[in-house]
Amino acid sequence: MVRDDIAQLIAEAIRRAQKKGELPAFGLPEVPVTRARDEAFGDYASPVCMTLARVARMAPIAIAERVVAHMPPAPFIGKVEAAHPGFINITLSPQWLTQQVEVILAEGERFGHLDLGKGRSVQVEYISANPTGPLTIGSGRNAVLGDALANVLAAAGWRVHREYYINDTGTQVELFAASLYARYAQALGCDEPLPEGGYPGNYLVEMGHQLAQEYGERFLTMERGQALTALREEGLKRMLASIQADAAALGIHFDSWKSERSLYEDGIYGLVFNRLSAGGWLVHRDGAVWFTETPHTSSGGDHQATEEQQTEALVRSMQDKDNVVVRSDGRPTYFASDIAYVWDKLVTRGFDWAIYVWGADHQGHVPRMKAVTRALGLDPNRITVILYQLVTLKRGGELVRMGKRTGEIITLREVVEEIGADATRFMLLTRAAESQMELDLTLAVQQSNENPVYYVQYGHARIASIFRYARERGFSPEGGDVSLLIHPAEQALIRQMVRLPETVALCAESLSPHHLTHYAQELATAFHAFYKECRVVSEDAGHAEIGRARMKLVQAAKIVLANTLRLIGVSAPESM
RNA sequence: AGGCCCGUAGCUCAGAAGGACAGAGCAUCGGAUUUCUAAUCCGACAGGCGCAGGUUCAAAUCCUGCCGGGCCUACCA
Repeated sequence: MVRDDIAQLIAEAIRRAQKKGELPAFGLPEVPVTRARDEAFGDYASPVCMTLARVARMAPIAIAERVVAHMPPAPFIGKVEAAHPGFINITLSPQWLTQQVEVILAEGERFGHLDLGKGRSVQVEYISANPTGPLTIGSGRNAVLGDALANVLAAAGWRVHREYYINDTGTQVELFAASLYARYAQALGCDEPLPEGGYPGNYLVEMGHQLAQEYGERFLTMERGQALTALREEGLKRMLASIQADAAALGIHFDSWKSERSLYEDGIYGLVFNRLSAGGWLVHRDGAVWFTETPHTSSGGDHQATEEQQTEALVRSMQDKDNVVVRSDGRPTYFASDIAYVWDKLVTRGFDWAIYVWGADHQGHVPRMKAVTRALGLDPNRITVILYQLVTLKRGGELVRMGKRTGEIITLREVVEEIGADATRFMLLTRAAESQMELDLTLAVQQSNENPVYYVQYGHARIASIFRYARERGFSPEGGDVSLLIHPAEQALIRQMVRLPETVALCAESLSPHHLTHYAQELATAFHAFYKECRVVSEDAGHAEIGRARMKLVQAAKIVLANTLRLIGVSAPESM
């Protein structure tokens, strides 16, 4: 990537200047390179000389001048200048830029791909919403974030595995089954109340009706326990199918759907439990089994009664951090499953890295997961949790309190049907995960045609249209000479195109795919400006040569736009 | 009470891990096209980055305190 190359060149220049005695000897720091703030300063800038002023005991500008004088030549560098108060400004070579068009054409779909991951494997687990109801718009942010992140990591050279974790066991699932039973029975005219804490949502009423229609009284005639199990399985199956369809509507497809229950059936839970137990990480208290972050080794028996109050406070604070793994009634908690699951990810299946995408309401769970990973003898850095702030929903300015358990649900499907998959994805992805976002559905629907996604897609469609027009008239980019592309608008467009790789790197390294949406807009802006300024296809005499070159440019721009949109997970239409 | 996140133009948000005069979209106002899609382009208006200190040659970015908002602090998931 250009940016990294520049940093290396500057470092080399500093070493050369030192060797010549023009700069004093000092340890070389990491050289920061940023995009220049203003075009007038060139493309990239480095403030490194300002940091060096102290160790070099020289004015920053003087250092910069000497560094500039020793910059090794490189094909992509057009101009290097020292600027007050001590910046090194780098302008890309116009000719090198023009050649990038050929590079992009040659790389095609692979342009923007990197090898940061070096083929290591990463599992990205996202959505994983309880299959006790349809996906909500809240899950949508999770979905979009996780999916775009997976795309970005794949482009950055990781072997990516996408997974949905199905919570198909535990209290909530039993409640779901009981709720479904009630709705089913009600559909058949029985006076069966919804269980306490059950799911009041309308979707279960509908499912109850369907089941009543399809199966008649079959589940009523069964023994109740059996009926609950049967309905649970039937309900989960249907719920998952609906979730899968909702995800697919957003263009999301998982490599695998991992069942929580399977962690128990496959013995992973037992294995992990024994391991923790042997390590002294489990304590029994109040009839339950707790995971403790301060292990009780059998040798550590010297709990002498020191300052009593202090010890008591200490023990209490440590106990506060303990978490129940097995309830006093013998049923494991979801935390127990998660412990087995992390083992399954990192050991059984051997992913190098596991990324979880969680809503901010799960933040408290992160330290536990890190601690338990360490307790299992695994490097906690092999798991990363991405927390995103929950979406605050409004409808015409009114706050909507939402939840499957409250029954008030705005489904993802509703929103996708209303404003479309592309607009939904783009909208949910433009903001950084840690930023709270407020979504007024009324406004979102009203303004969906102002969604920036269309601006970007329009760029792609416009290029497609240029080619249709060109084809009709028998023009082709064949033999175009890209070195002619020196118009400011052409150069500006190429500059943006060339930035895709470093944008991918930025997104991958910071695990923040939202930068891509901003990049996409800047790229589209450069294209639209070019389109206005520069005619591509023309029958004018004397235009043929530049026309062919511009067709190549526009073809390359189309590739970059398409690649960017693919990473975001949005379609790149041929016409709009 | 404690913990995590956020507070940047009228609105919704970026701001590349401390750097050069603070950015975009929307909204408002004013311009542009006899030619490849006007879902376009150009321009204007508009904030000094919640407040107060501190660190630094340099702070929207780091530290402290305060204010405001969201979330969390279950033998729910």
